[in-house]
Amino acid sequence: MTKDLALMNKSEIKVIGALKRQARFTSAQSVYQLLRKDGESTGLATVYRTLQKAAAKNAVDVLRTDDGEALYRLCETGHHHHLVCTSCGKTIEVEGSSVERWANTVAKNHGFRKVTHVVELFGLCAKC
Amino acid sequence: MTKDLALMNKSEIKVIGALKRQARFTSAQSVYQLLRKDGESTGLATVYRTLQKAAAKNAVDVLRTDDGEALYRLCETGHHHHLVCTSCGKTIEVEGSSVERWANTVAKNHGFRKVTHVVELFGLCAKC
DNA sequence: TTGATATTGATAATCATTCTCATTTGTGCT
DNA sequence: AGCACAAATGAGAATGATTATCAATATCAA
Ligand SMILES: [Mn+2]
Ligand SMILES: [Mn+2]
Ligand SMILES: [Zn+2]
Ligand SMILES: [Zn+2]
Repeated sequence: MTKDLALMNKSEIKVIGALKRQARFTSAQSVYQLLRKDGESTGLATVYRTLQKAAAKNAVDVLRTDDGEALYRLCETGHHHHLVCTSCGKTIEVEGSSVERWANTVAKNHGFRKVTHVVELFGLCAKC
Repeated sequence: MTKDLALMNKSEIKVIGALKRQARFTSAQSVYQLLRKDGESTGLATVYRTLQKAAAKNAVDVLRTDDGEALYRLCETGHHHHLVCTSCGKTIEVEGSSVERWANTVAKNHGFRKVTHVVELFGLCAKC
């Protein structure tokens, strides 16, 4: 679900392009290193700016490590959640329609509006 | 579900005690300030150590702000999730048995073991 | 009391993220 | 092309939460 290349500026093409090559959630710092290894001159600030803008418009997904570092991932489908291997980082995108319903019901029951939810699953994959 | 006072050392009594007085999720830095205002000499490192140890044993719940800061809260019941007002911080503890089942099923279907989940709801409470 | 051990607080160090700002690049217009 | 002006960029400094150090204290059993 990557935005059309024509709609991306050069930085977005480089940063999001690098992210696309990663199968797992990746930090801004890592993306920066990857670009540098590829000989790109992209600055760290630009990496942060680009990833955060993309995250704001839900073009990439974000999650936080236990110590608070932001990790980004370019995902295929629209709204979904993740099942992440805590050992190798393997990530599976999962549907959660039953969770969506539950979240909305709970929120409504308590009079909350404009509800969002954070739902992520972690564990050890079959190989690990 | 606070641990018996007799089982806590002095630092735990002070730090967890201060946290107990807060209705909403609170940062380590804030807890430190609160203690100082009360005239306590507790050090910042001790606040971090105590909160993290408590979180490790699930004695307190943790969540992360959008910019990665860790927030702690002393909760009443055992395993549960939260519905948090993004404006005033009001927090409601919610049950999620249907979510628990969903999480386990999804994990099993993909061959994952030792699965944990992060499930938090955010929105605007009735007053805000 | 004493010596081993665990805890503590002050302080320095880390490090991801944000901020600043001079420079470069893109864009519309002539 | 040449020009004015806005947006994007990168280098480096600044920020701020979290961690690491370490000397000073508190604990406690013998
Ligand atoms: Mn969902
Ligand atoms: Mn649960
Ligand atoms: Zn794995
Ligand atoms: Zn509210």
